[in-house]
Amino acid sequence: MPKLPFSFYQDTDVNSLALQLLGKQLFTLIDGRLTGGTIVETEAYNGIEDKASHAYGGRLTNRTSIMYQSGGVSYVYLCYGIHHLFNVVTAPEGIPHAVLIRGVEPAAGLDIMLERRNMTALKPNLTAGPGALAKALGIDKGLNAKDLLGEEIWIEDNRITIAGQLVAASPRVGVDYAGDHALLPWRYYIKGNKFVSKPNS
DNA sequence: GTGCGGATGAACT
DNA sequence: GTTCATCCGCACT
Repeated sequence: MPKLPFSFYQDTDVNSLALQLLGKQLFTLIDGRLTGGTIVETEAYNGIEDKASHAYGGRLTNRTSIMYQSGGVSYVYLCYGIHHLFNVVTAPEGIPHAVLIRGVEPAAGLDIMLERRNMTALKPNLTAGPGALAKALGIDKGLNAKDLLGEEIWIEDNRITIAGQLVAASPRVGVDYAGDHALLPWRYYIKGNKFVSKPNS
């Protein structure tokens, strides 16, 4: 399947892109080992206007600078000192929008993902949740700021569009610190999919 | 230089 | 439901 083109990532509507990323396929190729899966859960982070975003208020630091790049690159950071979280940077240069990938359904390299997670059998928690899927796919800070049209981490267009009635929207997870913005329904997931991290109905 | 707390997950009670 | 692992980005002194 072809990689999603640069143009895909330039949309300034980050919620639209978070929806469009559902059903697409995320892959990594690390040390010759291919792993990947279908994106089933995302969250939109709307740049400088979004209190839950690292770039809220136009904050520009060494860490967040990647968010201001043209869409189509990775933003990986360490959360709670333990978990790496993977985001897709979107929108043209200067607009720090990003989509957090929160769940994928395994599609390639299952044995490798099990090994990375110290698991022996496929269970939903292999790749349900942003920290879990990053570990399964071998994503860490070494994959920060990578071109998503490159050879280490990329997203393929499988020509599948998830019908609107199969998608649910809900408030984002773990962003209580964002006050009123914590209530915005900017988390999207495929209803009923086992690899969605939390409530799904 | 110091201190706080986080876009989580797993193991407990 | 609660606890805790475990790091560093970031704001402030």
